[in-house]
Amino acid sequence: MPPDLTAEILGLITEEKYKKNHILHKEGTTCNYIYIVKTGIARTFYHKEEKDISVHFALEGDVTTAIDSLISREKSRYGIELLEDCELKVISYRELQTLLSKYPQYEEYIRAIILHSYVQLANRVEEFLFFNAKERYDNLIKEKPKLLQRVNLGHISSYLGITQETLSRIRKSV
Amino acid sequence: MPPDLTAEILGLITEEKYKKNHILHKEGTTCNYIYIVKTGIARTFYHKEEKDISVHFALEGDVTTAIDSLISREKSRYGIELLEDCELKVISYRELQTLLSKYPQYEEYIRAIILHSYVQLANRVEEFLFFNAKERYDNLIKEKPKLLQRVNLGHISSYLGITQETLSRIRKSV
DNA sequence: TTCTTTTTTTGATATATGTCAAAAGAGATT
DNA sequence: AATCTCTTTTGACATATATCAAAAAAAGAA
Repeated sequence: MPPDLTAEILGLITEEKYKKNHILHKEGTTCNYIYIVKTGIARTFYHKEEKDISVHFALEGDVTTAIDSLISREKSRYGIELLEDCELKVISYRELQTLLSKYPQYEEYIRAIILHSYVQLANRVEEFLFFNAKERYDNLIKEKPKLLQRVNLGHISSYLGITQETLSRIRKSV
Repeated sequence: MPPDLTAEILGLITEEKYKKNHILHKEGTTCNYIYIVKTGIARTFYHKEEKDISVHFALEGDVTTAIDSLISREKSRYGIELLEDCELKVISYRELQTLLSKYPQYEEYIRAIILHSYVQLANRVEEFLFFNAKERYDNLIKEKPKLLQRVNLGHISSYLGITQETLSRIRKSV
């Protein structure tokens, strides 16, 4: 972030606490906030054909938001729920944008955020093209080693695109 | 696009013709152009582990560019080659941006383009989560019915994440 | 046309993953 | 401790897809 803006931006950030199972963002609504997880886990998901599909897990230090809505300013297909009690830092996207639009460097920071999401998604496609279930699992725990102890298998298997039974067998075989 | 800008934007567009096998954009270089295919086919691909992976096919009327580089302004992991002789409309991203940045509405149009790429990619992840090879194939030919007659199986199978043999069998079974 | 190269198809077999049903385990509640 | 609920594991079997090798077909070049 532009150093001269740091103080102003910090002023926009609030801290909030929520209990496990709290819905941070409701599916089908417009998202106006960016969240940074201080403690706990937030899970981004959506529904399709009765199934609940996990698309992202935000652990300590991770940023989360309904990215599609943040870009489009329209309703999101994603929901975000807390899997543990959480402490979050929250920033209003609207206020952030108002602040940043005063400054010419604004554009590149927003862009970097969007690019990051894009690259992440491209990597996810690549995972399906190149790796089998076991390898995708290994990649996931390498990236987020604590995930497995803290999130149930059903959530993780939907993220990996496999059944819970297969995930259970993979995990055992390690 | 903002209607009042149309004339100015049209002034930036040039028409170019290239032969089959021409490299429109070289892997690992920064991309400065957006292409619209008038006739022919352009294939976006990248290399991984010796393999050539197709990520996008642009047919008549489709837009193509090395999207990662366009967002980041850095070198792209993608290359774009022509699978047939092509007539293209070409616009310099730099010039477009200079023009658009004079106008306040600028932001939302650029954003819409980026969002579109993002949503496309999210759909592609979803394809792997929900659909088997046959279904992914059906979705592809529904979207681009002429693709199969014009692009060889190897390119299409790498896009679908299956082997060429499997694609051949799927196609036969229809 | 004929020859050569590239692409597509076919067959046999192996492996990965899904499905369904049931059992085992863990945590919460009484 | 006993019960209830939710999650995870296990087993048997079915299906999808990969792999390797070879044949057939199509496309391009001479």
